[in-house]
Amino acid sequence: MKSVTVYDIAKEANVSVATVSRVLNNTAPVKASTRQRIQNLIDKYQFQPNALARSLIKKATGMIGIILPDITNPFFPEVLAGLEQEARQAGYTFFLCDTGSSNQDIKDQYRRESQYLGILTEKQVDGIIMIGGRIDLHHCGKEMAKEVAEINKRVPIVLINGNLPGAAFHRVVVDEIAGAERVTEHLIGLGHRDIAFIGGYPQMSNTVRRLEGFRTAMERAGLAVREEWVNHGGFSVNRGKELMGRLLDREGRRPTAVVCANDLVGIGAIKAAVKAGLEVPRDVSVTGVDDVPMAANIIPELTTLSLRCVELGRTAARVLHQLISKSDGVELLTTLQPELVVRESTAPPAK
Amino acid sequence: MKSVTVYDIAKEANVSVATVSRVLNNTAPVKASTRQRIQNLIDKYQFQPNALARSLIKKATGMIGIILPDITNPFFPEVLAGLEQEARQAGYTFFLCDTGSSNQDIKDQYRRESQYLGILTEKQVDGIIMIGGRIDLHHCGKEMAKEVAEINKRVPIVLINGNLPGAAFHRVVVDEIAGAERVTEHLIGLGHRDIAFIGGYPQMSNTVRRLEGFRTAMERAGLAVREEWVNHGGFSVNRGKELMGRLLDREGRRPTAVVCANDLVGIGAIKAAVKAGLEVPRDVSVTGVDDVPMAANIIPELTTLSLRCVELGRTAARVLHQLISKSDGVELLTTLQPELVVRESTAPPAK
DNA sequence: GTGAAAGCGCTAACAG
DNA sequence: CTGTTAGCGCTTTCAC
Repeated sequence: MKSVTVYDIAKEANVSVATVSRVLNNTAPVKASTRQRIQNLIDKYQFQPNALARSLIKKATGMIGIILPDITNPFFPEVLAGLEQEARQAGYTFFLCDTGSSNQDIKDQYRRESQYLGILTEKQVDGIIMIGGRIDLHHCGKEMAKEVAEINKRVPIVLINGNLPGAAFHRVVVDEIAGAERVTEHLIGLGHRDIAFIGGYPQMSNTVRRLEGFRTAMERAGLAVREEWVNHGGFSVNRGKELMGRLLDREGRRPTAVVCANDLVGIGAIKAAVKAGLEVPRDVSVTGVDDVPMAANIIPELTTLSLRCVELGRTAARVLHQLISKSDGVELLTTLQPELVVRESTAPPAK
Repeated sequence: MKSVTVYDIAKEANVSVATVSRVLNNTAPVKASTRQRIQNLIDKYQFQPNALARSLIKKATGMIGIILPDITNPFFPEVLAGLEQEARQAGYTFFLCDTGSSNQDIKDQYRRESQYLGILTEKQVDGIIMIGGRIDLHHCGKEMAKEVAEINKRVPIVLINGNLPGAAFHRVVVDEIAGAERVTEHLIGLGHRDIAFIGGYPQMSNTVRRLEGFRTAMERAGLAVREEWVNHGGFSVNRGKELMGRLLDREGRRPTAVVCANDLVGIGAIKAAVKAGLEVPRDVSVTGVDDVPMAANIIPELTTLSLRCVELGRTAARVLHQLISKSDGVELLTTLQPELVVRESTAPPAK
């Protein structure tokens, strides 16, 4: 089972390993006949150079690591697809590091992020992309932030839609504040005045941004935000159901439109509304954020803010690639504009 | 920017690199005071041993590669989550190789599979998991199969829910034939006699198996399969819409129930039915296969065959781990039983 | 307990 | 054009 090496090839071809290396890498001219002889041997043994040895010398592995909280959340596969598309043609391979937020203690998640950060650097990845997890914290602990900053000195890191205090990181973000404004304005434009906001976590910066955009738009239109209509609790379909259910159970006036922190919550909200005997959008309008594929598949199709996930991934990959290849003038911050996608879940309020 | 090595640590600690290595790996007793001195230096410099160099010697990398066709299809993240959970605690890291079937020529996909297979072996992964792509072909070309067999001699491969001719591979599969029978029987038990089957590709083995189970159950119940009600075309929501639309547009009798090749097609079918003014399940029952999260979120919630994706992933990881650690007696074939999940999209036919 | 030295498989000067 | 020779950073005998 001993695998063949450049030495085996060299010996059988009656050349030195250097020459074999030369044909392998096209790094210097080799006589056609010699090259052919070597190539034949390579084919014969299906020889594949050991990338470990190669990387050990070259100090580049062509591997990049991506740390994300939950591959099961459809948002992440979308940006992953973008990353992959872009990175593949640049010759990178991906380490997928899922910190499995969905089924565990939050503390474990951060612990696992640290762990992966360590593994990735040991494995000498050329770069790291982080999305979700600690970088989404509105107030990330100094320790956790510093750890990342420290690693960033040795290997380039790009943060997607997040940030960390205490140091400057390369980041690719979507302007969610402006996006949330647009969503809210769409609703206001439709004639809604009683608008609720549900989902997300107050300690997460994405939630803070989305809520800020919501408030700004409401204020600009001279509408009051009813604080009892602003409820957080998570980003899942189930949380959406609960939050919407609670909104509907309340005494007194009901909102005619609900801005949800993301699509999953939006979907949950629709389910809850339907279960309560309401019709969307006739009785209540619902919006999401992300524009995951599911958003277009739900009935009614969800009006949402497209975070342009795929584009986000591609951009991050591009920035990271620049960093790795030490191009200069790489922007610290790259901002993408989200896009309002109007579908079927929003309409003017009844009467 | 030069990174610190065992030599740097050794020099500063006044010991040899061997001793440093010993404390790093706990591979031999080291005097407590010496160990402490070294450990302090390690902490001081945040020294991390270079995994490339280590793997070069150890001939094990702790990396496993997973080749899949489209991370964007919710089925795959689910099994990935299972893989990850199981593999993480065994100390593996994942290479994610998405061959991007969703937006390209099928030929390109297979080419990319080959490419990734090559990259993974060069990078000396300890094992490879394949799911989707060529291993789902009902009749896979000899060349493409042989390529995988060849690699399998050098590094262990586990196929999930697929197979390849010409050699014996370690596989983890779900009994889809029995599963499709169960789904069909559920419908028949509800009183349906006019049942259609839509979705999938006739050249893919999963489609063949699901259709076979469908036919078996129909036959056993003495029901005829109307061939004009068996239509293939893909696994996406859009194909489901189209196929269902075509079924509904047909002259004459309409099916009262539709067995879909997977959940996405099922969701598309529901959309088409609703668009055509029908109500599900009152006017037509719809079933899926996979049990992706979305299946439970659609309205009405989709009755489906759970392929137990997460469990599938875990099992595959376990088998691969056994293979890597050269346990003997590893079963060539591991079969999981799928599970019928009855939700809201099926009901007795309207009189 | 600890050190010296020989590699793991490859690339990259440096000579010729 | 091609061969020789150092390493890349680490682990691992084999001595002491």
